Amino acid sequence: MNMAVDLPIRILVVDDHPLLREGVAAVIETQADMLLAGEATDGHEAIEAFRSLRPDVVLMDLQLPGMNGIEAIAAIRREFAAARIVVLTTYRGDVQALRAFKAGASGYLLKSMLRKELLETIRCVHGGKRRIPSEIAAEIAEHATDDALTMRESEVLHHVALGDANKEVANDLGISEETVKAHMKSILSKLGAKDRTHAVTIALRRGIIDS
Amino acid sequence: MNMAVDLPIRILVVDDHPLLREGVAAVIETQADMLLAGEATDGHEAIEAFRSLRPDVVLMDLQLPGMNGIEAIAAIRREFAAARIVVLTTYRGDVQALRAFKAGASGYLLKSMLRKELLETIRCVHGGKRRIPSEIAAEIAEHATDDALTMRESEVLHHVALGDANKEVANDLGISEETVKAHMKSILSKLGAKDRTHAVTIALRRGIIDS
DNA sequence: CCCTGTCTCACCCATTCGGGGGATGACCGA
DNA sequence: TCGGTCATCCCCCGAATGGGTGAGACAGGG
Repeated sequence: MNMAVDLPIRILVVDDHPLLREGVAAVIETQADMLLAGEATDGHEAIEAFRSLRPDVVLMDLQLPGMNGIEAIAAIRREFAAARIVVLTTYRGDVQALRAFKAGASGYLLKSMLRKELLETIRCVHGGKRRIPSEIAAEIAEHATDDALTMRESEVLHHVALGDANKEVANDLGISEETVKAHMKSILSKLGAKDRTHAVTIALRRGIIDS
Repeated sequence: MNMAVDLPIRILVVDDHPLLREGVAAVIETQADMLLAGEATDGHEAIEAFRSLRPDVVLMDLQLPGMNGIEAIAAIRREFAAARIVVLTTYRGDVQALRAFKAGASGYLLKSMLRKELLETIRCVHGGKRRIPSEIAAEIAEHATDDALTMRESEVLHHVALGDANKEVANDLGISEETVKAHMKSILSKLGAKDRTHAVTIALRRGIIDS
């Protein structure tokens, strides 16, 4: 065990908020065993940066302009299966967290967490382990039993959120109104919503559909 | 004019994200004419901190646990009419911005903005001027023509977002169902929404209602 | 003092929604 | 091959919704 010559952990920060990047950088720079390898502001940049920098750990926001953070995680992991990626986001609901792990994330951090947790998570993930805050784990567990919406159901709900009546959704999707109603029944049941409006509120909160 | 002995601008940062606070602090510390006076994580702390520290400029997030950022701004300005407060938030819609200015904010910054703009805004506001990014100004202007929802209408819409039917809203607010329907008509008209569900989507996007 | 906006309430009526049934074919993993 | 899920479609029917129109009370500003 050559603990004596530990190389610093090289970190890539992906976030579209320069101020937050500066904050993370400032925290990282106080640590002897960490090094800011680079920064990126969107998914495409993140992938390119990973290719050229090969960081040990990536801190990735999920709300990115252009390419989604989840897609970026999946893309990086497809190319570099050993990549360690930590999600670093403001609270955006549980579905996002679940998706991030399915895409290959190793950790999940909320921006409201303390620097101590940030550093612990980076070291933990760099060591090959996964790390999930208990709040997030609880939420994932809570909604893992609930059935997730199918692709079609999400699509229907997205149209409904924009004010389309069942008939209009049916036209847009090229299906029967009766089918849309069937989907709606399923959506209301799965989300435990009282009506379509409530369903949209829940879905927006959980990140199932985007504004 | 004693420009020779400029005192540094003392800054109070109010945000519930420690990492962002560190970022702002790191940026401020690079400036010779600025000084981090203190930090607060919610509205109450912000008010107390202002009383004891009397900073020259406050950077205030609007999404705060407990007391709202807008309320905190109003409270501080009630007590210290000369307080210079800059809103520093992620994009949360235009209504928030308008409310912030009405509450007494002197500047509005998005977290996605660059450090250069942060510093310019701090200096500008400290000098007694207002500073509003053109994007924000345009959005405010755009929706200033639209009628804003009244307090009662927002209240109704909030209940509707949670899945309450008109009858339930009526019971909760102690008014007639017919009145709720009248409010709904007004809401749909003002927001240009196709139905109640659309109205909720628009209102959430614009920050008219929360959650 | 009048006018405007807000909040309140009422009635009519066509359309939409949501809950209850049931059914078919396709696909996929056991 | 069997069972499950998904997506599609159909029926009935009571309740909710949204548009139209009207109107009284009350506060505030010009």
